Amino acid sequence: VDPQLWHACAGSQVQVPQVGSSVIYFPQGHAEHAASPPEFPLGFSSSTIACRVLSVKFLADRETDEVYARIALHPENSTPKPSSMFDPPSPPQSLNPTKIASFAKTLTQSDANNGGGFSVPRYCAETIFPRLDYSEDPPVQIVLAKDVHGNVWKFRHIYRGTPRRHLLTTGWSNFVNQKKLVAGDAIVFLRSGSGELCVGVRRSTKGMGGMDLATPWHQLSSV
Amino acid sequence: VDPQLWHACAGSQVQVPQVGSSVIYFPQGHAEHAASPPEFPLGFSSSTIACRVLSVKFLADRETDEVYARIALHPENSTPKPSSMFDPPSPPQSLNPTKIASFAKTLTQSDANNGGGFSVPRYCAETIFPRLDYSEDPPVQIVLAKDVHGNVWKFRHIYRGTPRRHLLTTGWSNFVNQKKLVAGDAIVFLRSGSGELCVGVRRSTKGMGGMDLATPWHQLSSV
DNA sequence: TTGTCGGCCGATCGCCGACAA
DNA sequence: TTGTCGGCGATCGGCCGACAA
Repeated sequence: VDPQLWHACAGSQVQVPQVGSSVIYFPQGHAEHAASPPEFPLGFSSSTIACRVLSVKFLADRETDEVYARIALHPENSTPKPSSMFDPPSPPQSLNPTKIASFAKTLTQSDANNGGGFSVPRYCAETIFPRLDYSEDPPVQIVLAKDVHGNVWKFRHIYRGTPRRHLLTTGWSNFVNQKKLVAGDAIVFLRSGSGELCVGVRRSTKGMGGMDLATPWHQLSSV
Repeated sequence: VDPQLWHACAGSQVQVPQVGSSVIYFPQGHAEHAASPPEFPLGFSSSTIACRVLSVKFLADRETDEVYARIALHPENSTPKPSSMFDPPSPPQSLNPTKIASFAKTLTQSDANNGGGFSVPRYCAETIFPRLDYSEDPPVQIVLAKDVHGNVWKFRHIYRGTPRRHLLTTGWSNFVNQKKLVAGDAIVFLRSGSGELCVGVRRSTKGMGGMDLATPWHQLSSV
């Protein structure tokens, strides 16, 4: 997976350590997520393990497009630091000195509703999408966007309505269905260095803390 | 899976040995089908192994509904018979002294075509399905049928047209889509001892030996 | 600026009898 | 008896501007 698109999908909160840097590995957190908790040999039972990053792979789930990283670690024989000591994360990778244009939008009901299109925020259309020919009436174009797997998706991009707004129509509902997107999920558009348009997905955390997206807040009775 | 429905889906060609009976196990055939060929310990390298049947489980694939059996064997310490000697299969299970009414039909193009219904052979409608009230005009009823997983499917059964014929309409195309049936696959209806209607699926062998089901034979040019 | 709605039009679904194999 | 076809009515998908938040 292209690291730029990967980071755009993961969000700015997510930082990945550089290869060769030192990190502290928390086996407890790993074990809690593993299906079959690993048994650590004696000497590994300390709550933290100082490690060096051997390799980092940027990956995406084949089914859900969710991005994740596989990080190979090797323990260092230095004495483990006390766990109460805070270890600042390695400085984020500044591989991309050129700022990459990207834009994320959380899908509204209307975006996710079947039979609807996608309302493109003006900023996204003007800075990420290929430039429209505004001399047409209405201005229309076909935009192609690559997802994390390299698959290309085709959308009809039109600028219409009163007042004028940018919309994705034909091709959008197919994308929503194939990716199984629902209101609350986010979509990421990104223009790579080579000028190529990419599209990613960031799924909402399950249940959104019980938030009911089907009912507008102003229709909720105060309890 | 209900053994009656299992046998109806498997077809009359398929016989399963009884628990406790003696069979000859052909490791070669097993190994050829296994993803990772098992390595037999020394002493098991003979081409046939006399075994006793410990248990038989009637199962169905969760995805395709295809039926199969898991048979547990234990080798007997009698000397293996020479492989050239033919071993007649154990007599088929006669657990069901009461003859079970069942009917299988290979799906035609019209049956499998989207937007179509299912043409029910008269014999099937009259002996397997619940009796229609022929005083209605046209006679209609809702029939419920359980598949191998115990899921219930709902069909509208109507007797109409000139000349009159039995059809499944509403509910049929949903069934075809969910089960991913195509022309050439077969469907099995069965009335269990308790009077319950069951439905099973028998998929056509892949490609049907290259038979082109899309072209009627009378449209084929002789070569 | 953009989220939601109702209108509307075309495509598809699916039920039907006619007809013939 | 039953497989295939064309028809046609109902439903649905999906594009649109109006309107308001």
